[in-house]
Amino acid sequence: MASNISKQDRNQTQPNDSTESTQKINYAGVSPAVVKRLPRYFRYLRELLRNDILRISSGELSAMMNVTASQIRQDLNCFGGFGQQGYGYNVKYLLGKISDILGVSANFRAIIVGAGNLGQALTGSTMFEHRNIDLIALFDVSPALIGKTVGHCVVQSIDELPAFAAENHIDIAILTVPRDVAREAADNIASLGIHAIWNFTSVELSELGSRGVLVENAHMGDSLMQLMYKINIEGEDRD
Amino acid sequence: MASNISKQDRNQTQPNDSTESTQKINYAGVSPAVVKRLPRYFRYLRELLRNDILRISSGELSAMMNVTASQIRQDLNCFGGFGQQGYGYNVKYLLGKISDILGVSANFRAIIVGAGNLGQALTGSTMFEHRNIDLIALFDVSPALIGKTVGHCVVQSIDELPAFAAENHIDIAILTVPRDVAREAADNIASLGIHAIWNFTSVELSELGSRGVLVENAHMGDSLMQLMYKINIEGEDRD
DNA sequence: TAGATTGTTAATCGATTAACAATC
DNA sequence: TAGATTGTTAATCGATTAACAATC
Repeated sequence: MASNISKQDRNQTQPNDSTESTQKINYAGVSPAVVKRLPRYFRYLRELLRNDILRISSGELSAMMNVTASQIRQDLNCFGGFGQQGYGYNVKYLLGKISDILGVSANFRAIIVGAGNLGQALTGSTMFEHRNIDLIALFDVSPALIGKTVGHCVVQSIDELPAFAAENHIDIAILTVPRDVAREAADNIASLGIHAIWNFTSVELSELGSRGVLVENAHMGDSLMQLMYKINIEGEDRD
Repeated sequence: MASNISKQDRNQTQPNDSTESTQKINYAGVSPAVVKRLPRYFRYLRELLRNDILRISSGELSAMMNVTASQIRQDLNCFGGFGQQGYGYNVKYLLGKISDILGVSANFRAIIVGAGNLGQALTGSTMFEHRNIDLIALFDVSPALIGKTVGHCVVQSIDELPAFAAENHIDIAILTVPRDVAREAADNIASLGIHAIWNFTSVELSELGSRGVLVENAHMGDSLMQLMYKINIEGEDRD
């Protein structure tokens, strides 16, 4: 039927769909530099879709993101051929692929350990729903917080965590406790068989790697210091 | 007098103190890769000092930090010779130097724009005093928040910001508003002559660079996604 | 078909590591 | 002085960019 397929529609037939399913990707072989850029692609593609832009070329995206078109094509090709020669990339399709790669489709379940200011602030953020993460519980030691409703969870006593972990699969523990109890809390989390910690404390937890726990540090202070450095050198640098 | 100077004391005489003051460092020439690692040195050195360790060699530090000793020496040497052959580095002195480089000694003054959950949580954090940053005011639009005491500040109406900025020097504006008002708020901040924004929104503000505003993104979601990626590939990767 | 833009290889660039002479 | 460890140069490695043939 449809003989004059417009470029806008052409992309409904997805590129390389035949080879994709057969060709296994070596994710571990993807360079850390590439992985670090993926969330940024995710953000930009989501923004494009918000603005109803359905198609984009590496050249256009490169102008938006201030990176080279070459890098974009190279990066995406680590995971498969998501584009189409002469056409570019279908935004919706590409966003879907990147979402898959980043585990957005995996429907992870997370808990927050430490329901203080930061824990509560995170609970209120849209970050988790945007990434298909279910925030299923909050834990704290403070009697003043236990029982309090935060978002659509009720803060539970940390003593209930072992039983809770036994009954519920937890993919990610978000660690937002004070630094002096951070290591102890992290140890407990690891003992319960939770395999990933998103660490907001300034305590180094990388040693948990040997126990099979993935640790990702939020280290907001490091980001702040990068900014401080830039402010600082503006004055000092005179060449 | 003191003829048998112990190694512990020897470092009181600081290395290269003569050349240091004369030799100008080209901060802009320091590679971004090095700059990104500085906050991590800051953290480790602070921790060493906490544990009363006054002296460290690049070899020891390398074992702690899981980087090569070569990289540590190379990184530090971008800013000057902070060590002493045959001895290593004086922790206190080195921490001081890195603090200077990172602007910890510059006594920056910051405000928070957006006194919601995240803004309030940040106010409560020790991050700022640890870095000698004075948090001098919080602003918000919400009548429910204006007048509320958070930390040792009272939330002010955003309408008062222009007058406040005219009377007080502000080094950093911390942007913790909802995404739909982020660009507008950032524009206002820039118009007031504030030269640095620490951006917690997912909105891209890099275009403010052309107006002389330094923007550093906290992008917590990107950190979360790195973790999600790692969890995700653990299952998928079979080579 | 002609035009556009990808996927991919080869060339360049920058960052990391190794090695060692300088020196405390 | 001998031992240790830095500062620094040279070698290696990895990441980015340029170029272009493949192809939609």
